[in-house]
Amino acid sequence: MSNKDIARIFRNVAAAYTIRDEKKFRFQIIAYQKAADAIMQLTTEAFALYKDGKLDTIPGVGPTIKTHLIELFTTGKVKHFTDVTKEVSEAVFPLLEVPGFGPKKAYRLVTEFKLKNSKTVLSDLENLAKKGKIAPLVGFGEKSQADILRFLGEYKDKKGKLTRVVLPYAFDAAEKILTYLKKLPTVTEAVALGSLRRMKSTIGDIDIAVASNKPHEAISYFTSYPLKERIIEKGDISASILLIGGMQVDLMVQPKSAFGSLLQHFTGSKNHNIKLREHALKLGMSLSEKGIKQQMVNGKWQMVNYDTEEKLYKALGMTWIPPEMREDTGEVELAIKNKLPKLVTLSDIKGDLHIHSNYPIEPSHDLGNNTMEAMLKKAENLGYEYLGFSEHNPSVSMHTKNAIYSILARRKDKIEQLKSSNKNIRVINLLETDILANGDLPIDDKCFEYLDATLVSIHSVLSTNKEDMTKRVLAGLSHPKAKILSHPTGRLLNQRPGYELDWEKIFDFCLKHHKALEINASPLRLDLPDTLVKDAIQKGVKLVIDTDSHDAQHMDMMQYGVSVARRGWAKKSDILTTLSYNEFVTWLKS
DNA sequence: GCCGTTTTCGGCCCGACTGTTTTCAGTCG
Repeated sequence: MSNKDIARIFRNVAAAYTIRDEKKFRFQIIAYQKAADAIMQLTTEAFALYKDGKLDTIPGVGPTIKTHLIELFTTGKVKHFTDVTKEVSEAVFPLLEVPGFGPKKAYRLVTEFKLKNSKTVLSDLENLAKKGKIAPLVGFGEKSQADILRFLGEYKDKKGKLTRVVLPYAFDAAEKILTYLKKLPTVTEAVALGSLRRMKSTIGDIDIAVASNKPHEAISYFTSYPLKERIIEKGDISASILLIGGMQVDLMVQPKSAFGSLLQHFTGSKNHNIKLREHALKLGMSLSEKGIKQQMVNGKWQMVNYDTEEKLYKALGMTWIPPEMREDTGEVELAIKNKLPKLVTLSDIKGDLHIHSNYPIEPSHDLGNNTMEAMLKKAENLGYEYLGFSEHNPSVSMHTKNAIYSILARRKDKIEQLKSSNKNIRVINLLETDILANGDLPIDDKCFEYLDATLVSIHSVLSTNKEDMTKRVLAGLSHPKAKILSHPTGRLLNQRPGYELDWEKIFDFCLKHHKALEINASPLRLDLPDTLVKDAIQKGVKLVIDTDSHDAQHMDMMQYGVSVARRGWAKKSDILTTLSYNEFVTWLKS
């Protein structure tokens, strides 16, 4: 029973409550949805928390849901959930995944046509719509029948928010639209917000805020965007389009005087906004994207506008919160107390330790594209104080031991020469060494004499179970020269989830033996994930941020790694590559 | 059903848009 399975069960329970009596069960519905969100955000399996007796550490899980979870883990089902959902055909639930369908519409159609089969319900409904059977129903019509056909079609094609893209792709799409929007003279500001501004690892849609005193003009112009496939909706102050390629773009307009409110609202997250609005209520105010409604001395309500976010947060009695923190994981409470951490920034970074040059090391994996000199030049341009070369270790199957010694010796000479010829930047002699399936490193102790230290990482036999993988990683990290665990979860965004590790054990080991975890800044990895960054630094584990560059251009990706650190609330002091060269090298030898 | 810098009881975000409606329900974020 995975966290995803549990979250789905909770969402289905919420939907069943909605169908039965939305008003009566209003707060149960919210409770189950919140619990589902929280479980999806966990960095450990809920089942592991159950075994450790720590279920009540999950936010949104109180005594009742905890009891249900225990029943779920011990018996595989929950009587209460069966009771709640028993009058709802199981054919309802797959429809809830389709945008445009909520519990009411799904239930109405499934009941009307007596659909029973959850495996065929999507195609069953599609056929009914094609035959014109939906339009005659009370409350439906030709238009909604056509909408249903389109919803189902786009769901099959995974268009809109169903496909999440990595950050650079979303930034590129957003930049094009922003450039287009700024050509309209009455648009005084156009900014990309939402999960893009919060720098989430993947992006489901692009949210854009526009400042203009002529909202109709901005909306018409936006909905005429040449790269759109179709207009999803178009109203007085907001609109959505679907781009060719499948991404959805939402746009909202406010006058410049209320732009701060709009920035805040559209940046989200949803749960952060709810927390702010609940806080506003306690202060006798009502917060929305238009401003704050406040009760005046004469008893009348008045809308107060905010042109900047800083003023808005101040009006709510708190300090401005960096977008990366706005996930309702405690940031609002800290902002009220003026105790937000000072997050690490890109300009704090003094070096990059995971660089693959094209030096002919005859590696087990891929080489980089550029010379060591070119990579150093780039590092200098970025203003770094030091750069660590960490090509993959020489392939063991293709070389004798002596051949490997001589490759590493030659490489050391090369790096020594670079060290003496480069006055503006310090060079560190590293390697990215595989951790083999049995936990051994593929190269022997003599090899490490040619290195300052090494990164270690997993590249093979990824389907190992959590316990064995943890042992394997710890075995690899235990070599005195192994200082950094690179791309620790092995995930590839949108491709594979990564292997499971016992993070408590990994964190403890890192603390005790002076090892660091890498935040790999490659936008396809972003690994360590933000949620684990937060856990790690809470434990006091040190991190480094590396780009894993195979090309000089990749070194610009550092910003994505920094954003992951910021999403994990990392301060400058949590990141070792903010240290000066001398301080860092001292740690490397610790 | 959860939760606490007014509370262990009494709260629980707010507004936009669409389609099918003559005033609103459903969905979305």
